[in-house]
Amino acid sequence: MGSTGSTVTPKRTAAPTGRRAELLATAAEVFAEQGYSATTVRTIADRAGMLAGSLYYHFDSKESMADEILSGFLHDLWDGYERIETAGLAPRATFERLVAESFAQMERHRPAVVIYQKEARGLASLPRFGYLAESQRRFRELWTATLERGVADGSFRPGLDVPLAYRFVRDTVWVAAVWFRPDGRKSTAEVAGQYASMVLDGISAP
Amino acid sequence: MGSTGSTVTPKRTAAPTGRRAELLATAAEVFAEQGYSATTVRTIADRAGMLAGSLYYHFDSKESMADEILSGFLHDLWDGYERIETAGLAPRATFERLVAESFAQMERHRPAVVIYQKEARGLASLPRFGYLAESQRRFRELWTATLERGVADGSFRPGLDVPLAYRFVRDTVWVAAVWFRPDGRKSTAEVAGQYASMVLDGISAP
Amino acid sequence: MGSTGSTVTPKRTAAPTGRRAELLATAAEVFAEQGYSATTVRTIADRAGMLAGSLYYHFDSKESMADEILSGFLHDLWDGYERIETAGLAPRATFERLVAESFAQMERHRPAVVIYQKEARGLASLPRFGYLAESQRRFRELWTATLERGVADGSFRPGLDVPLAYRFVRDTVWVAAVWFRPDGRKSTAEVAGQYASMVLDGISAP
Amino acid sequence: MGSTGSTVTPKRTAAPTGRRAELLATAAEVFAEQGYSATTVRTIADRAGMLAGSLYYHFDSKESMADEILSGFLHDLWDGYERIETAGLAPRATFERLVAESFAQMERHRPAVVIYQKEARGLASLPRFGYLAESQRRFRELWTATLERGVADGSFRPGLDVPLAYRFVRDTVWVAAVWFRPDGRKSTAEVAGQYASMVLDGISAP
DNA sequence: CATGAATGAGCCTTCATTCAT
DNA sequence: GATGAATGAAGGCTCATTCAT
Repeated sequence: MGSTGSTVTPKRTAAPTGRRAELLATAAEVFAEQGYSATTVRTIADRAGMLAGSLYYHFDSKESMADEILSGFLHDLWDGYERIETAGLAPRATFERLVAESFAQMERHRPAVVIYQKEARGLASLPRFGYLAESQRRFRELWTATLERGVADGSFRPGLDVPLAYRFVRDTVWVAAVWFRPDGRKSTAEVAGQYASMVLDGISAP
Repeated sequence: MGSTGSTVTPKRTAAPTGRRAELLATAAEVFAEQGYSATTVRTIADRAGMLAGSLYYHFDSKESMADEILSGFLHDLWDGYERIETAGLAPRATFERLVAESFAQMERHRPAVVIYQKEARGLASLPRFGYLAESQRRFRELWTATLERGVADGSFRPGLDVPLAYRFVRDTVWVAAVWFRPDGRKSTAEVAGQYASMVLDGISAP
Repeated sequence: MGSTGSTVTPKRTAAPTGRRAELLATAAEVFAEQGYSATTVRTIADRAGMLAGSLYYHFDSKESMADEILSGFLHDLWDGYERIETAGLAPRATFERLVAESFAQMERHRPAVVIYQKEARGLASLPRFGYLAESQRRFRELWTATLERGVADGSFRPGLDVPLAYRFVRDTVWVAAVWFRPDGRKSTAEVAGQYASMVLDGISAP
Repeated sequence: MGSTGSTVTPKRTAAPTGRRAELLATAAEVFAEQGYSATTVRTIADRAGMLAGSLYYHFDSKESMADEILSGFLHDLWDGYERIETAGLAPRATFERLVAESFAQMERHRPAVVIYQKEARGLASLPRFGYLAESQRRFRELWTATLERGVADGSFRPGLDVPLAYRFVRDTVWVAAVWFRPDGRKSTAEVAGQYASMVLDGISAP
C-alpha cells in the first residue's frame, strides 16, 4: 500500500494525514485532470507550492503517489462494499446499495476514481499495482453474483445477458466520476438513486 | 489534413489510403492501448516495422497523427448521425438508431473511440483540436433533443432528468468501446440492440 | 531576460551573475567559434563540465542563451554610445570616441560581437530578437548623423558618399572582433586609435 | 574540386555548366542567406524545384556543394590576382587594382564570397577544404607584400602597422560582399574606386 | 533524371530522480 | 522540510544520405 510504516501511526495502512495527505490530494487532482503520464511532478509541486525535488522528501516516486491514491480509494471502497455484502439483502436492494456506495466513494475519492478509470489498465502491468487486478476480479464477482441472484429470483429480467449487463453497469457507474461533483443541488444519495433507477428501470416510460 | 487534392478523390479531406492509412491504424491502436501521452513514436514505428524518424516522412508530428485519427472518426460519425437526424423518426426509434450507429462506428473506429474517450479533454485545449469541443456540443444537442422529444411525446419517462440522462447515455455508449470487439459471437447490431434495450427498459423485470 | 528583480540589483535586467554568467560566457565563446547553428548544446555543456540537460535548469532554450548574450552586449554598447552622444563633441572627436567605445565593447563582449556580426541576420527574423533590428536602426542613425555633421562642417571630405562610408565604417569596425584579442602588446585604446586613424586619414602617405 | 571528371568536359576543374551550375548557384544563395550549417538540403532542393534526394544525383554531398562553390570562386579570384601580380605595377596602383578585382569577383561570385567570409573558419578544419588555408596564406602574402612595398617606397605611411593594416583591408574589402549588389546605380568599378579611395586616403578632409 | 520512402545519427528538450546544504 | 543544482535516460523531431523504381 505504500504506507511508510512510521512509528507514529500504529494502524496498518493508516490514512495519510497532514501535509502528506494534502500533497496526495493535490497529486490526485492533477493526475485526474491531466492523466498520470502527462502529469509532471513539477506540476504537482507547483500546485503544492514547493519545488519538484522536495516532493521526494515525502514520497519515494511518482508511482508511489499513484499507488497510495489508488490503494487508499480501494481500501475505503471495499470497506463499504463488504458492509453491503454482509448485510445479505435481496438482489435489487443490494444493487441499489452498491450504486449508492459507489457514488459515496466518488464523493470522497473523486480524483482517485477518475485515475482508476483511466489508468488502471496501464498501471496494472507494474508489480506494485497487482492489487488492481485483484480488486477488479472481486468487483466483477460481487456484481455478477448480484445480477445472477436477481435473474434467479425473478427480480431482474429473465434471459439477461449477465456479462454484458455487468460491463454496462460497471462502466456506467464509474464513468460518472468524470462529471460528478457533489457540490450540486442534489445530494449524492439522490443522484445515486436516480442513476440506479435509470439502470434498473430504464429511461422509457413504463 | 494532408489531403492531396488529387482528382481521383473528389471528397474533401479524403480518407488516407495505403501506407498512410496503415500507419494511422497502427498509431490509433497504440494510442488506445497506452494512452496518447504514454505512447512514444518509437513504439508506433516499431509496430509498423520502421524507425521512429521515418514516421515523419508521412506525418508532421505525433499530434497530427492523433488529429487525423480523431477527425477521421468524427467525420464518419457525423455522416451516420446526420442520416438519422434527417430521417425524422420518433424519439425511441431515433434513440435506437443512434445507439446502433454508435456501435457501428466503434466497429470501424474502435481505437479512435477509445482515444476520444480518454484524451478528448486533454487535447481539446490545443487549437488544432478545436473541432472536438464543437463536436461535443453538437453531440449533446442531438441526444438531448432526442431525449426531450421523447419526454414530450410520452415515450420516455415523465420527469426524466434530461441532463443527467444525457450524461448517463453518453458515457454508457462510448465507454463500451473499451471492451467491445466485433469479432464475438454476436453481431454488432445485436450487441447494440441489447445495449439500447438495457438503457431504455432497464435491467429489472418489468 | 531572467532578471530576478531582487532588491539587491536596482538596475533593470540585472547582468547575470555567478553560475549563470559563467555559463553564458561559455556559450558565447562556443557560438562565436562555431556559429550558432553549428553549436550543439552538448558542446556548451561539455565545456561547462555538465550534461546537456543540466543547462535547462538555468536557461529555457539555446535560443534564450543567444538572446541573453546579445541583449547584454547591446545594453552595454548603448550605455557607452549614449554617453558619447550626450557629450556633444565635434564630428571627428565623436567618431574617434565611437570607434574607441566599440573596441572597448569588443574587449568586454568579444564573443557577443562575433555572434552579432555573424548571426544577427538569421536571428532577427525571430520575434524575440526584434530588438536587433531596432538596434541596427539606431546604430545607423547615430553613425550616419555623425558622418553628415562632419561633411557639413568640413571635417570630413566634401562629397563623401555617406551611405557607402557608413557601411564601410560599420563593417570595418565590427569585423575586427573576429581577430581582436586585448591580451596583445597594445592596449585596446591604442588599437582603436590606430584603427580610427586608418579610417579617417587613410593608409596612404599624406 | 569535386568535379566528376566526365568525358564531356575535358578541361580540368571545368566550370560547371547547365543544370549543375544552376543548382550550385541556388545552393550558394541559400548558404549565403542562411549560413551553411543552418541550410538544409531540402531548402536548396525546394528552391530548385526538386526533392532533396534528387540533389544526390548531381552532387555527392552538401559538403561537396560548398566545396565546389568555394573552389570555383577562389579559382577565378586567383586568376585575376595573378594577372595583377605579374603586371608589376607600383604599390598604390597594385592596391587599387586588387580592390577593383575583389569587387569584380563579388559581382560574379557574391554568394560565394559571403560563404567564404562566414564559413571559412569552420570548414577549414575539414581535410577537403585544405585549400582554404592555403589560399588565405597566399592572400596574406600578396597584400602584405604590397603594403610593405608601399611603405618602403614612401607611397604608404611611414610606420604603418602592416599586420594591422592588412587585417583592416582584408575584412573591409570582403565584408562588403554582404551588402554589395551590382544592380545599383554605380558600376562595380566606381564602387571599388570609392572604396579604395576611402581606404587609401581616409574619409577626413585632407 | 527524379521520386518516394526509408535509414541512422544526432539534436534540443523534458523529466523523474538524487543529494549536498 | 525544503532548496538549488545536477544527472541520465528518454522523447519528439530533423536532416543528410541512400536506393529501388
